[in-house]
Parts: sequence; structure tokens; C-alpha cells
Amino acid sequence: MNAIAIKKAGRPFGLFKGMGISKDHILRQLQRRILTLELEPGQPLDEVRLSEEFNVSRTPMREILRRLAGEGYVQLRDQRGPIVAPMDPKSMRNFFLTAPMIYAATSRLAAQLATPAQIDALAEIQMHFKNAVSEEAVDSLVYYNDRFHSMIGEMADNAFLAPSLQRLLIDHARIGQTFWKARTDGLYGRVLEASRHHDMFLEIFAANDEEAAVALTIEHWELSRANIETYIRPIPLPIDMKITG
Amino acid sequence: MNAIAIKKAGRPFGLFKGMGISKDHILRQLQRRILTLELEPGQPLDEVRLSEEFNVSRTPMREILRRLAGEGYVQLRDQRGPIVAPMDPKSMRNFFLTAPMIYAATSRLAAQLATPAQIDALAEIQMHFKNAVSEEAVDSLVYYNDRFHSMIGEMADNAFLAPSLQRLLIDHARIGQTFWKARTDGLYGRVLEASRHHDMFLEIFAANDEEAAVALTIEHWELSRANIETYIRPIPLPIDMKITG
DNA sequence: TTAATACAAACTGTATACAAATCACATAAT
DNA sequence: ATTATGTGATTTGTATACAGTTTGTATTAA
Repeated sequence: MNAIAIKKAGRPFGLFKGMGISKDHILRQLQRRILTLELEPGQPLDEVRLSEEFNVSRTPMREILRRLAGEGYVQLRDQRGPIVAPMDPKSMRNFFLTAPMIYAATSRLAAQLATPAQIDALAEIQMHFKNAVSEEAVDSLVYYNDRFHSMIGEMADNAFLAPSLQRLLIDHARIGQTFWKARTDGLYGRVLEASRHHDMFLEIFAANDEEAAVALTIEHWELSRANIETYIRPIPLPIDMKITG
Repeated sequence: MNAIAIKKAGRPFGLFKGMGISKDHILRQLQRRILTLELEPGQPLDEVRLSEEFNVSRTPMREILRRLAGEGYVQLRDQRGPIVAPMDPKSMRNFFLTAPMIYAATSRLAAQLATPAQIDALAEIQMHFKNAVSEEAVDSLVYYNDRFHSMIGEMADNAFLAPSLQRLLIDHARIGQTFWKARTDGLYGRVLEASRHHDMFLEIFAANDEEAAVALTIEHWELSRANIETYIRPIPLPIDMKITG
């Protein structure tokens, strides 16, 4: 009976040292799907389906989901399946309240501590971002923007700031997806402006100019906020629309 | 063979709905041990030993450890056992750099949003804190101080600030353990001062006075910082000690 | 028709077996 | 004496079986 049912255990087919490769891959995949809204806020995640899709058993998939929960991508509920971290009005309010402070502090530290290697890595990300801009590929845009600001977080090298920054970047990316996809008036110009800001960040970090970094961060944030506002509070429809019938 | 070995599964003996009770209990126990330095920074954690101690199998114990890692209590290393989150010079520097900002922001929000029920809960914690002060019980002192400030974090009701605050409070508690145990000169007076601050926090939150909350937070922080400094940079030994031999 | 209940199916939680990696220690070589 | 190397013991990682909950649906009562 049981003796027969138990056929294999241990690692799956042909795999290598550490085995963290496939788990990290799955983790990143899910992060990407959440940031791109392919997995929507509040959407339930079935651990069996996911483990089948990625060809692992439930145990490692559960660990990945716990990790994602620890990073703020996912919310766990007791005796019920995990869901993609929801975005309610309260979290939106807190996002706008908190982001400027954390972003500014992070940029200041990054300007202090940036190493040449990190600036190179940032420049490389910015290259991808510019490509996404010229190709008008929203997913890529959001993804490399997130990578850009995550990299700044890494440069700040502060384990106390990083967890808050990460959570902000998750929601920033998700909000960005919605308003960039909406293609409101003048959007492209504002994307170019953002890209210009990124270039300026590179110069400022190379010069270790703290104050400039903070100032640019505020400006960059205001641009993003303006984007979001035009989406949330659009120019109303003509009020004298004739309602016939 | 296998069929015999597999005897039982599912939940352990007599247990109840949700079963989160025992897991939450284990989680809190480990948190407490880490905050009280019963488990020291950098100390390895053996999942088998822990699971035996708490009478659960490795699977749930692993989940608890992952969760603790997500909260910043524990550090996971690939293919090697988890360790209690270490406290190196870099993390100390970042602690002093970051704490005032996060504490101030949290207090401001808490002053804005405090509900009567939350203020009552805070008052209750402060009662325990005062007991610990009068009994000069260091562990209790540190524990209820942590609870007091965690509660303020809860009142701030901001999921973007909370993770950074939590990590700061972990290290604040652990630093506090070391310097409170050292019993440097004038320590007791400073503890009383801290307790007075807590009482003032209660009044300020009840009055929703944001600015006062921020000001008191800075003062409270400076007191704590002074405590730590007297410990780290004590009055030196007499320099004319005769070194014989 | 709606609400309540019972049952079945699906899913989460836990325990355990086995696989692969790391670690500790002894032995050999420089 | 110190460094390499090999081997057994320990420990981490994964798969799977079974237990207990929740959820969906059908049936029955009001």
C-alpha cells in the first residue's frame, strides 16, 4: 500500500548545487507577475496549482509563498489560501504619506555610499529603462523603473530602511501599471521627464552630492504623484451630455 | 517497510480550531528569547532541536523560522542553518541613522489616529513597565518597553512604516538589554525619566497633539541614545594605573 | 423563493521518509 | 606543524501521506 505509493523523494530531476536556483527563479517570477498585475491585488493563490506549474512539491512552494509574504508581496490568512497583497484606500493613503520620506532618506544614503560598481549597475538598468521608453512597453517600463529604485535602495545599504522601501516600491509599481496603461494626455512627455531624472540621478550619485540627490528625489516623486493624480482625478466629461431615453 | 514506519500524521495530540495557537505561541517565545538575548545575535538555530523542544515536527518549525526571518529576527542562509539576526557595526550605525526619523514619523501618525481603545491598551502596557521599573527587573523592563513602542507602531496603522519600525525595535531592545544590565552610573534616574516620557506619551496621544508627540519622541530618543553612549563610551579607568611585572 | 442543513470535494496544515549538501574529524602528505 | 584529503555523521531540502478545515452544492424545510 503505502510502500508502493512512496516512489521518489528528494530533489527533482537533474539539479545542481544549492538548488536555490529554481527556488529563486520561482520567487522572481511570482514577484514579477505581482508587480505587472498579471496577478491582481487580492487574487487568491493556489499552492497546489503553483507547485504543479513550477514542477516542485507543495513544501518548497509554501516556503516561497511565506517568503513573499515576508517581503510584502503576498498576504497569508490562517487556514485559508494566500492572496496577492491587496491595495485598499488605506494602503493608498499610507503610500502617499510615507513614500517621500523613505525615498528621500534612501537617496541621501545612496549618494553618500554609492560605489562605482553600483553606479555602473544602475546605469545598465537605466539603459534598459530607456529602451522600454522608446518601445513604449509598459511592463518593461514598470519593471526597470522598479529595478532602478531597488538598486538605489541597495546602494543605501541600510537594513532598517530597506523593508519599508521595498513595500513602497511594490505598490508604486502596481499603481504605475494602472496609470501608464491608461495613456492619459501628455503621459509620454512625463515618461521622458522621468527618464531624464534617472540620468541626473546617475550623475548626482557619481558626485556623491547628497543634497542634490534629495532635491531630485522630491522632484521625481512629485512627477510621479502628478501622473497618478491625472489618472485618479481625470478631466471630467462634459457636464451637459444629453441623457436621452 | 515504509508502510509500517508511517504511523500517524496530521496535528499533534489534543488540539483545536485553527491550530494557530501553538504556532503563534512558539513564534512569540522565540521572539522573546531573541529580544532578551537569551538567544544571542549570530547564534545558530537548530530546527530539529527547536521542533523537539516545542513538540512539533520540522515542517511547522521551519515555517516559523521563515516567518521570523521575514520579520527580521532571524537570518536564513542557503543550505546552512538559520542564525539569530546578527548585530554588526554597520547595523549599529544604520540603527542610529534611521531610528529618529522612523520613530518620529510613527509617533506623528499615532497621535493623529490613536483610538481610545488603543490608548487604554498602551496605558496597560505602561502599568507593567512601571512595575518592572520598581522591581528593577531588566528583562521585563526591556520587554514592556518594546511592547509600548510596538503598540505606538500599531496605532500609526501604516503598513509601509511598520516593517522598518519593527526591525528598529528588535535592535533597540537588544541594545537596551546590554546597557541596562551594565548598571552604569545614574542609570536608574534615566529609567525613571523614560517612564515619565511614557506617561506623557499617553496624555499627548489622548489629546491628538502631533507636534508634541514628535517633540517628545525626539527627547525620548535622545535619552536612550545618551544611555547607550554612556555604556559604549564609559568614563575611562585612571590613566596612571601601574602596570606591574 | 429563501433559508438551513448535510454532504462531498477541495484545500490547508503537519508528520515523516528519503536525497543531497555541509560539517567534523581523522588520516595522509607536504 | 600545517595543510590537504577522504569519509562518516549531521543537517538542510524536498516529496508525499494523512488529518482537520473550509467551501461549494444539493437537498430539505419553512
